[in-house]
Amino acid sequence: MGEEKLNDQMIVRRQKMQALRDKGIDPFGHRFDPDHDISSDIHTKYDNYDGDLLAKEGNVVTVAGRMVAKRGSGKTSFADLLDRGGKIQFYVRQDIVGDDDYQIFKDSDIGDFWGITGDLFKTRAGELTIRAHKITFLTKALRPLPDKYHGLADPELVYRQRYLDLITNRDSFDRFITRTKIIKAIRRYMDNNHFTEVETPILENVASGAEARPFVTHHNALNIDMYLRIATELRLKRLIVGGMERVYELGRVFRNEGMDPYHNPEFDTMETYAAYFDFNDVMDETEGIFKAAAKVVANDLKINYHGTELDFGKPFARMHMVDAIKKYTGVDFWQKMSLEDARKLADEHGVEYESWWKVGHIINAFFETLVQDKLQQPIFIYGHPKEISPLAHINREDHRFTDRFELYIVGKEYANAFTELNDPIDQRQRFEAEAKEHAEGNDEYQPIDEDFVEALEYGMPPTGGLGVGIDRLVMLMTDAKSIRDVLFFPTMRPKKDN
RNA sequence: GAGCCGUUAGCUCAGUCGGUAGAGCAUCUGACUUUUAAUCAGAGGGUCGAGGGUUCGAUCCCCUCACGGCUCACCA
Repeated sequence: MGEEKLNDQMIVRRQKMQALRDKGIDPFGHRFDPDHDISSDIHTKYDNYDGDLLAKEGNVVTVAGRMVAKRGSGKTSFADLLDRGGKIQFYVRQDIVGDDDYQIFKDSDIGDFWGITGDLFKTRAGELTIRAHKITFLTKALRPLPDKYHGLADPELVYRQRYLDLITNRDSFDRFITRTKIIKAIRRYMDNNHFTEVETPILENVASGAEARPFVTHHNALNIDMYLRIATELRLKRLIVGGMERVYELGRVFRNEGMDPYHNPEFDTMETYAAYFDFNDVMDETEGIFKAAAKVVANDLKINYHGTELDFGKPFARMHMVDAIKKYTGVDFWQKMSLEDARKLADEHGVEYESWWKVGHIINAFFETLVQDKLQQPIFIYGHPKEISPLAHINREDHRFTDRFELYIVGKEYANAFTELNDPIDQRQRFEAEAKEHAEGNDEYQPIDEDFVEALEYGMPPTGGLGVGIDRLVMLMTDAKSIRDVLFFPTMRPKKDN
């Protein structure tokens, strides 16, 4: 930015700042002690009082916040003070605060911070209001706030200057508060189920555990390139080998891929691993997590997402992927079939496929293109083909499929889980098959993590694992249109001077 | 990465079939001792995203670029 160009309003505010200094008032003031609660507590306590009772009790409160609206009329003024609890109106009279302080108030701008002490009363319109006895100037705002009525609307400014969005758009402010509450509720659920929260490296030598391109960075002292993690999976499984039995990590991962309303290069996942669980146990666990998150927003666990009512109160449906395909398309992949058979079916149903795909890839494509969008209410789809599930345990009855599931809601995936593969020899073969796929054209593959295979060779107990996209879960629960609306500072191109 | 759309005052938006721009809020001056998108009277504020082209003349038409949004493709 550099030296800014001052517009008329910025010049006036700087002059007012100097005028305050000339009066011995620090325009960027000091500690203030709101001895009372925040505005929302005052509303909770006194909104139901009638005017007479308030007058009789003469309750005195002290609050601090940003003045976001000002309605002056001669020798009295009303204004709105914004703190983290919301807004509360205050009332300043020249005959109460005195000529000097009243003039300072008249000269103050929307955006300035004030400390207010006064008694509570109700206006004619019935609004709970603080009649100021003492006003304390706390901080000058040198720039004007966005339009008080429309708020900040330009999406670019909303994301780049989130602080302005938070000041003027209360829905946005509240959504971020809800985000934190949801994450706390999820942690509480995991803790109550005897999972240990852990932290594993973000800087990795091998970016594995998912199929995604990593961000590359450089460590100077070691003179090696390192990768930002794309998943926490293989680290957490090592902790299962180490005997921690139930672990989870909720944190940031990074994927060097495109951006759109559902993808940001950095985002939060929660992965959980529990020894001796199979994927059915993990379904129960997942259901508990989503119910706990929904409870934060709605006591009856009914969530409205873009006009669709989602009921998280009922038990979530559970359906095999092949059955789901059969239900929605009539195609039966339970039958033994060759690659040629599968390709023929794909051609008949307009499902596109790559030359290197096996039958399992085509089954998955059927699901993704013809079934997925139709799944509105929470449903677990399980039994993914082995070819697309390199870290999942093979199903005992049918070796074409794995003990894996994904949770689908409003046509989108919200969780991915499986009974973990703990056979190191099988694991190595699957890594090698992935590497071969890469050579054949799949450019997102998992590099062979030798150290992880070695860990498995020491023995990992049967384990159920789960991954949840936290941002998408928050979007769902807060009816957000874009992932950028649940991230304070979504990734943006740097703004160049033009 | 491709297609479509957007960028005008601090903010939210109009507008000019090509003749260098308006409103509301905000700001400034004045009035007003219960307002609440306060009201009333007056005033100031813009290299119309950047660069180039066509033209007597471009904020408007054309080209390039920057940033953003949406859709599609890939991914969670």
